[in-house]
Amino acid sequence: MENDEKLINIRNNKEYHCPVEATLDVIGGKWKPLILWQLKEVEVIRYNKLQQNLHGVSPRMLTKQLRELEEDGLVNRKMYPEIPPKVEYSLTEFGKTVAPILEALCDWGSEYLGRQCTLGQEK
Amino acid sequence: MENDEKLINIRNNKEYHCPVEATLDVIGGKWKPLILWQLKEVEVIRYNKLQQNLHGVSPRMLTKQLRELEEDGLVNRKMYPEIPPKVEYSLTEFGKTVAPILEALCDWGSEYLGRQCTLGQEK
DNA sequence: CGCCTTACTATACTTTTTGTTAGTGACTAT
DNA sequence: ATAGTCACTAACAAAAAGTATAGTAAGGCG
Repeated sequence: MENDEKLINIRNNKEYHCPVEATLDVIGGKWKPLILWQLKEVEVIRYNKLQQNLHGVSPRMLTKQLRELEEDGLVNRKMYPEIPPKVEYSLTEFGKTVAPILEALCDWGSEYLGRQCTLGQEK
Repeated sequence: MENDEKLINIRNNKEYHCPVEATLDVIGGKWKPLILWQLKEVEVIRYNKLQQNLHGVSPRMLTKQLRELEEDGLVNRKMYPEIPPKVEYSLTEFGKTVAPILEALCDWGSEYLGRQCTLGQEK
């Protein structure tokens, strides 16, 4: 690429060649957009509930993705010192900034691939 | 999920649980958003040039992703019966509908992860 | 006492995805 | 005759993702 300026992720100093690539490094992956979407919809959710809503992601994968999102500052993890344990996940303020991406993903999926479906806002 | 309606991809009859998932099935993957972004920027591009601009995707991956995008109706492949061969890729009208997603990815990357960079619009 | 609960972790394994390298066909330029 | 061009394929290797199952801590409940 002739015009190949550098793009630096200010949060971890990684280098990219274009902003799209940088974004994908943070919210790419099979489950992350789904997790973020879920958190955006329900605001606060517990681990087991989240797992159910992602129709059966394994605990191994879910934990891994959540940890990475936490590290990247998109997700809050709040644990209550109770028994049995209680842990709540939610978006950070920074995490909320990805909303436009999630909405674009949702809109396109609804409009071009099938028919609308409303997400489970239980209770 | 209590409210678990079905979403069907009208192009291949696959079933999903939410529109975001459906979208990811089409434009997810390590290289697809980058390919689509590139095509959106330059409109028409040849194979080798595309490979360079994606700074070193392997031919195997590039071909695979292009084929899938073609199958899903997002990308045109036009080959000229010349020697050496010449093949041009571009977005279909349907492919152009993903622009809002790509822009959202780009905007977020620019705004939250580093500083703007302009893509190589050579010549 | 023994079972239930939640949010995981650990281990082992299989499958899928991604990457590396070399090579091909057919013509053109040297 | 040899090297170069382009757009790929083929064969293989490595990495990531996914599956299955078991286990843990520590208190509540019957």
